[in-house]
Amino acid sequence: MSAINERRERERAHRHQLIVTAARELAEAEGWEAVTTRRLAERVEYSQPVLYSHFNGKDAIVSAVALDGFGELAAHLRGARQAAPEPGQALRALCRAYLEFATERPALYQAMFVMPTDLKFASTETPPPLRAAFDEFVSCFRPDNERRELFAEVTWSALHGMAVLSDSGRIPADGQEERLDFLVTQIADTPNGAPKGSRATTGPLPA
Amino acid sequence: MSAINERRERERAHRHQLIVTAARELAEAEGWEAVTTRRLAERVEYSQPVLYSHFNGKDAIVSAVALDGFGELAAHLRGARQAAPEPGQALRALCRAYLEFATERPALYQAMFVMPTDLKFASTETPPPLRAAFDEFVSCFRPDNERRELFAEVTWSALHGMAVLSDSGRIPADGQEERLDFLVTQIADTPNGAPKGSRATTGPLPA
DNA sequence: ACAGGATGTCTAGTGGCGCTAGGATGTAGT
DNA sequence: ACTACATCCTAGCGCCACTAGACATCCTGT
Repeated sequence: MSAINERRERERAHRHQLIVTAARELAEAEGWEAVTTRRLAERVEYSQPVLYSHFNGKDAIVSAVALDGFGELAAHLRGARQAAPEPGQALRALCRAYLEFATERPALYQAMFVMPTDLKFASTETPPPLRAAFDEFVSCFRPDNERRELFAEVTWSALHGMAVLSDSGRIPADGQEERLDFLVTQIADTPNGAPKGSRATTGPLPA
Repeated sequence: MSAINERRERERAHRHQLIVTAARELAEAEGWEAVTTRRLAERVEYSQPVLYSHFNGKDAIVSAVALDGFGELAAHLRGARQAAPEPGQALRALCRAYLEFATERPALYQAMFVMPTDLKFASTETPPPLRAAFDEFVSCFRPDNERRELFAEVTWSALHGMAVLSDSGRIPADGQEERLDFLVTQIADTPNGAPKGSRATTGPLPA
């Protein structure tokens, strides 16, 4: 009984992941509008109702894909930050990596940031991968800066705006590099043009 | 013949606007997911095919609503800029007005910036109201700054990111004021912490 | 004045969507 | 062997965006 149920549990978990990756692949190949419960069911070779025995609805499937995406984004950002030549370049490397992620996996990015999901942001129920991704931004600012979370939010917002407006053709796609440069320069610089030595509480991590 | 056709043309234009405002009101009252061709047709007291004799499809209706929105946004931004106490405060006033617009008319904002539309951005076919709204941002930077369009794009992107992430609950809604303050401070300040007197080519319009 | 044609509008439908009820099928425990 | 249960599928619901073709209405030329 126990062993049998364990096997069932394993099979169930396996099928769960099968659905999630199928949805993701379909979305990345043809866009989310092509991801219908019918096509998804056909792709995993089950009927539609089994999808609903695993997820509450289509939104929940999108949320699961998004959660996977946050794990990958966090890893991608961490890699970029650690590969930065010096700590002072961490923010720039991170921002570049973020935009890279958004443009190379547009469907995944959409699931994470523009489609409606069940995921809880900025709360105690926030899933760890999501929090980890956000913390990568936070860690680009000095630990003694008590406004670093705010700084991270603004940086993230700006990057998101650039990513999404460029993806939908609302700003030209080919100016991203210059925009990125300008943004990082402005964010990294401490307010009110204080000299370099006095950026103790607000500036980015020093070299 | 001519007079009759003119009357028909007027009636047609009138009905066109009727559809657009009905769509907008419905969206603002119940969200865009409630705007279906059936409900819209019922609301304007015509059958569905009439909608299709005016617009190529639902996207075209959304685009028409968005276009209206750009006109209002441009006016709103211009008003805020002109009401700013001094030119140095124009950017801040503009940004605040932008976020105000986005939070107070979320459905309209969505039509303009997140839903797929037929509108052409940043091209020769860009509708004037759209261009006018963008130019409000551009005009916050010195005319002799040849990168002012780029600056405007980044500012706009950042505000858009803040608006949309806060609207979807991905960043806390109640930190907007502080984020706005930080963003404006960083954008207004010239790169590399140059002293105030030397911001000739990149900084905002001086007081 | 009136027939013929153009114009405009509606009824009724198509195929696809997310989602679900209820029955068939196979497995587990007594 | 038989009951009880879990699993899965067929079939269908009400909705969607969108369209074909019938019908009515109005304008025009004789």
